[in-house]
Amino acid sequence: MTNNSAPAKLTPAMFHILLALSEGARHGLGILREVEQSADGGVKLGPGKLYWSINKLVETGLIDESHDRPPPEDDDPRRRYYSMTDAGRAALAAEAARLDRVVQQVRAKGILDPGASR
Amino acid sequence: MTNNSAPAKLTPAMFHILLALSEGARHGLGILREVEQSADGGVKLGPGKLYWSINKLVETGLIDESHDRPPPEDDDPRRRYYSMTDAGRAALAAEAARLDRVVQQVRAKGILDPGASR
DNA sequence: AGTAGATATATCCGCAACAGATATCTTTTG
DNA sequence: CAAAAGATATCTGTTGCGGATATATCTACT
Repeated sequence: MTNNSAPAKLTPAMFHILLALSEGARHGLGILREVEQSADGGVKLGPGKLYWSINKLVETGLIDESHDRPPPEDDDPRRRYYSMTDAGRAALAAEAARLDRVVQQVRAKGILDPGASR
Repeated sequence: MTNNSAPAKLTPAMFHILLALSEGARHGLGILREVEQSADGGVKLGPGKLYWSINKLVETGLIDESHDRPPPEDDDPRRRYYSMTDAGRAALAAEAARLDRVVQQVRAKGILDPGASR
């Protein structure tokens, strides 16, 4: 049983992987590209960290391997697709909320320019 | 020369230490208490991480030891006070801005409840 | 068909960061 | 004075990172 009732502490890499999966299943290198864009330089994901993090996320039940695949003409059998579980979505939301509170603190101290919330 | 023209990558612990110093100089255990509150469970700072991080921050020029101390009646000569440098303030602001952008992304995907900005 | 290059997963290794225990010294308190 | 609390500092084992390398498969090209 991959049980984990505890809040499941996320590393920044794991956080961004979850975010990359938020709009549907992706395979390893697909996640890599997605994170590349969205992470804004904050995390640089190489193959090592990628597959290591994926394993951890599977072990803790935040993602799982998804067996519905794209239509055969643009599929590649080597790929392994992953998708976020409900627990994963909850963990992502919780961590984002925490980050948001932290950013509010910085803003409240006048350190962040107020216009930064595009 | 403690030069560091590069953006100075911050660990979460370092980020929170900088935040703790944003309203003035603090000594080691003072920072510890401050972070305890503000980090919202996101970082748990023990002595090891604390002094290790402080050293790194000094080495990279983001904080420095401050020699103006509280009035002698509530001072403790064992304490070492640190304060944020301009570079430190800049690094804090930059990282907070990045986190803010990330949070915006999560919010844009409807994962974070919209009311969560306080 | 045959080769070359791109795609994909996976592992290995050394270093950075974390987590907590312990050490040492000083100040405050009983 | 002795005991406890406060403060800095270090040491040890584990986890996470960063990048190099391995291996297999698919795609494109001539």
